[in-house]
Amino acid sequence: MSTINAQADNASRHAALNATAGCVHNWSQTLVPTTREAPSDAETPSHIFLVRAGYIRQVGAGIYNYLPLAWRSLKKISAIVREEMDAAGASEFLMPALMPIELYKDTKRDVDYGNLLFTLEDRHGRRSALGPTHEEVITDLMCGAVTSYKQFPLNLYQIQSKFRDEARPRAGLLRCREFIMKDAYSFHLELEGDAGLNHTYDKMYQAYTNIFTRCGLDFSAVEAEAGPIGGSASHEFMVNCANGEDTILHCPSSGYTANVEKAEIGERTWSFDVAPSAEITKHHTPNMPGIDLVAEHLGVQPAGMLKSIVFRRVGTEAKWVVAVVRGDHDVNEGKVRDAVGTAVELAPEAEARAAGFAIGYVSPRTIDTIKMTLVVDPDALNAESWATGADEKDHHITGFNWSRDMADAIAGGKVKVADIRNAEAGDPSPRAPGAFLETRRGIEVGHIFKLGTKYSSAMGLSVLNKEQKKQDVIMGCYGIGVSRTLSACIESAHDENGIIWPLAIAPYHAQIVVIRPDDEGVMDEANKLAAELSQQGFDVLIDDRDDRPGSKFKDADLIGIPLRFIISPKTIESGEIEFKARADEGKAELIKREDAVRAALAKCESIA
RNA sequence: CAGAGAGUAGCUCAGCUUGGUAGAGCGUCUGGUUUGGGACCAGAAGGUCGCAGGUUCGAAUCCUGUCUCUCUGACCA
Repeated sequence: MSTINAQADNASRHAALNATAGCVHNWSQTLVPTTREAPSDAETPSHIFLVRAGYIRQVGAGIYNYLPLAWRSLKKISAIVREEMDAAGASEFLMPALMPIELYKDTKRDVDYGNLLFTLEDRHGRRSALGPTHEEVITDLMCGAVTSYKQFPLNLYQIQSKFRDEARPRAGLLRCREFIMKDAYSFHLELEGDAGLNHTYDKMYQAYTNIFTRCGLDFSAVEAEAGPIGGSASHEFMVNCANGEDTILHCPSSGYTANVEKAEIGERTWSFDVAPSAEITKHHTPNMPGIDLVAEHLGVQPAGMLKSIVFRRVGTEAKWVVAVVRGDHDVNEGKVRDAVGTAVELAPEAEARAAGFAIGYVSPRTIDTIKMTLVVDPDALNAESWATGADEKDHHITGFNWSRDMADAIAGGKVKVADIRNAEAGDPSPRAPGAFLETRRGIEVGHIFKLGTKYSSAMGLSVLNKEQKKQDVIMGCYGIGVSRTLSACIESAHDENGIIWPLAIAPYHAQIVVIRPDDEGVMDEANKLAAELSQQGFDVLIDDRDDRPGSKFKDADLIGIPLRFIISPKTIESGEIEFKARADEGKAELIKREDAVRAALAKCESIA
């Protein structure tokens, strides 16, 4: 963990506190519109609490106001990101959010990104885009700004609002159309060595580990698919949380961790040579979309069926690919791509029908009538008898047997066996023989990629190297969803009463709940304590509202400030003060007034 | 994009079937009484019922169109 520039006399101060004096704010002078009820459409905890606790208000679908509390937390996350990025040798700068659409032409991302790209037209009829990421802008910038190999390596980053026209924004800040992101781009002429991509990639991996650790998050770094952004290697940083959107596979024995798109499956035994146990029988199965319905009708389990998915190779001649998996498994497009050696996409239904595929009723036997590549998952081979499509509308068959019914194709080497499905809990580990994969859920908050020369070659970013040869620049890119990190943190750290912030990214470190602020001396005492805490680097929120104690306690739980003091006429009378951590169960404890700051400092050590 | 649902007060919702000029709770404001886990009493403010057409003597309510938002799925650095 990197250190903050601490003053000499505060060398032991907790890293989550300010190095210099913290701020003191009064609740009555800021905007924290808490509500008793959440909007009815809020369903996930982070969405409910962000709204109820007065952090965000919705403006449109996937577009939110960040109110003062949220903005303070976002700034703290950003500050940690900046410190770690700077410490890792990256330089902050800022690109525009708005850019001419032409920038996306060379890389074809205006098409590849599709409707996800926000576009608009200005008064002159020019089309522009709101940046979803900035590979093109920075590559274009580098084309003109970097002239010599001696300027590499470079790593530049920005923190900025990003725009994606998500088909379905959801869950508050978790999936927005406008969101805050840190994106970094690195440039190299080689992979290895101190100046190479791999070195920077490793530094970013470490910086991300530092960032999410300092944010107080429970997270995993997982191997990931590069996706449409392209590139050769990538890792995702996922906040572990039970209701996360993404599935992670984990091998407890080897520590192998990958997301479901990437996760490999260990060795599985399989054979074509299984004696048939039944004749092929045709069944009429009309109006049964989905494996489950057909299986039920045929009286078999989904695991007793074969699922045949028709893909089309992207941009080549021999175009059809049929991927066969067991009925209860899901085909993994990336693995199919790797198995057949070219990019594939789900075949458009109309075209596949025109080519002779009985979509919805396709079986491996289609290979007898249509020229195609057949890829089969090992788990789709071993049974004596399978139920599958009849290659004819509204019909399925039972009794299919690979060795008997596909003998010619197998003998001709036309049946390729490969791991082409999503891994599941219980699958053999790819790294530790005898071990089995487990699943977890997570929310992606960071992603690092080795891009290679995808963008530089498409946009002509090249320089003369030492040997005076023109060379495409090798790139990496590194993203962090700043606003998503805020909500992911709440997803994993809350109780039924509200948010429980880690010290490092809480909007304030400490809150002083003032009971009877109108009573003589109580506010004075609160201000005095706030000043003392502030001197020690605490950011302090004083709840000075003239409200009943019950409401103030409820609101305090809701907004989730880590440390809480309670001052009332009673505590002043006895020379004491009440103190508790938000994460602690039960009531606050009474401590001596003069011990207040010391108690707060000590608590920082135990909770953060 | 497919399927489903919802737009009435700051928030949660009722009213719509069976048309007659709009309600409750919470919140807000005033006064009073209160003050340790979302108090109480009295009073007040606040809505051209998403928008546009249509039917009708009369539309929140019926019809048509349209916009917006949400959920499930597909999609997704």
